[in-house]
Amino acid sequence: MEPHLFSPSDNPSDNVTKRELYRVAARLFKQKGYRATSMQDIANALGIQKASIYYYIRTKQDLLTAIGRAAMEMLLAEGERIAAEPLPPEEKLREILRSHVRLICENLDLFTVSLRELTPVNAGDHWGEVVALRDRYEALLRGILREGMETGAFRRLDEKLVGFAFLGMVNWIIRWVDPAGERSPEEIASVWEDLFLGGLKAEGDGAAAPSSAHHR
Amino acid sequence: MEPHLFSPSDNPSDNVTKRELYRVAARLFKQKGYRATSMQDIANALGIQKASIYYYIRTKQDLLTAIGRAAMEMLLAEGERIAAEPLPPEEKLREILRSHVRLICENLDLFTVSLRELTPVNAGDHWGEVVALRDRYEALLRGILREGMETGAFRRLDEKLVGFAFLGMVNWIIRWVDPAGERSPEEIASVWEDLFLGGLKAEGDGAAAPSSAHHR
DNA sequence: GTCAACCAACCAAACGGTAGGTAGAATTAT
DNA sequence: ATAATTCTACCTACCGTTTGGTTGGTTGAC
Repeated sequence: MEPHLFSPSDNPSDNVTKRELYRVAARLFKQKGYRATSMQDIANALGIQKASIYYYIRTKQDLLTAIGRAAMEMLLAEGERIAAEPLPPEEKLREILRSHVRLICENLDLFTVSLRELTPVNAGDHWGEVVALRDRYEALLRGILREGMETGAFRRLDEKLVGFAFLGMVNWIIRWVDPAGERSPEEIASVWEDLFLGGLKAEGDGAAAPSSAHHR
Repeated sequence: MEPHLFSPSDNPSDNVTKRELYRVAARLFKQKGYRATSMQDIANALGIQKASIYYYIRTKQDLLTAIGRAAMEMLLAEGERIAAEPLPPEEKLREILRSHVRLICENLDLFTVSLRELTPVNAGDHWGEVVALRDRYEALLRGILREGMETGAFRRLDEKLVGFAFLGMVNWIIRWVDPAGERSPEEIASVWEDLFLGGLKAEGDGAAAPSSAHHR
């Protein structure tokens, strides 16, 4: 596997400018949109010539999809870690919610680009890989929902629709969150735990208020 | 007020081609994105010359924002109608949920463009109006949530965060719904009523009251 | 003979990408 | 030790194409 492009790597051979390129591109793609951002814009922001960018990447599309893939892989790595833990489904869901919210808030440019700009047209040939990653995450989420419904922890509702509600609620963050705002990822996740897990929890299962801290 | 661009008008003076133009533009903007859709593409789809489009509109931006405004105004009209009805907050919320889901499903192109392509950069000078409409709808929704929390029908949770969860869940439809799919707007809304209103409902308000009911 | 509805031809600007080159550090050959 | 070579990290200059938008008409119905 390649060294990750968005976390500072210890590998000295992996260039600083390249990581800067991806960071700056993500910021501009978020601000202006993928199509409206020219390679010249990116070059200007980096203080280099446009042609120099092509020393690091092959095409503009590759730049976009690399950014998108990075976001998806973060999500998936956390998701798979949590799914593998020996926890009851409601705790897994809670953890997924927390990690998803936190990842978006802490990598806002990355996720905004990934969710808004990474469309079939913009991704071109790479769209297949993108969809594959997304599908793995959705399957993982639905697996937890199904588990909860089978063990009786959750009410029996349409898995897909509940999953989409979850993803919509969480991914919508990019539309309103203020990176300098007072709401921390923890606060956001905490309210939504009450709301979402509350709505999902089977009625009369003992614990009334799904606020926080109980058995694990 | 102008005759509405997306519902067949009885006004014979308002041209068919103009409505076709908006319909086709919305479809193409959804498929390829605003920037990637050229005026030539639209002209080709209409079977007329590119220059003829400029008989109906002034700029490409105007075309986009007119589409976006139409979507927002639908939402707002329904919202204001419901908010004015003499209903308890949970019924108002249920109605808003139903109408929002239905409007999106029945005007998928319109709402997809409005939610994905109508960005500050793309809308340019018109962005202000767009934001104003959006804010009115959000205020309306939060008003209902606040009302419910004050009357004790809903649990006391952060209004804004609950509102964003609602909007995220619902608006995310454009990302997964299949217009020819088997899930009707009614089915979707019905599951989400259970989920969302279930999570929001104050505990021990009659239905399936657990004995240990307490709240914070 | 007016006017709504359309058209062909054009334009300046901007676009992604390429060709071909260079300074200097690092590596290898002698 | 030094000369020859290769490699990294850029650069200037340019190309073909596409873009939103304009100009100056034409056509057919009333």
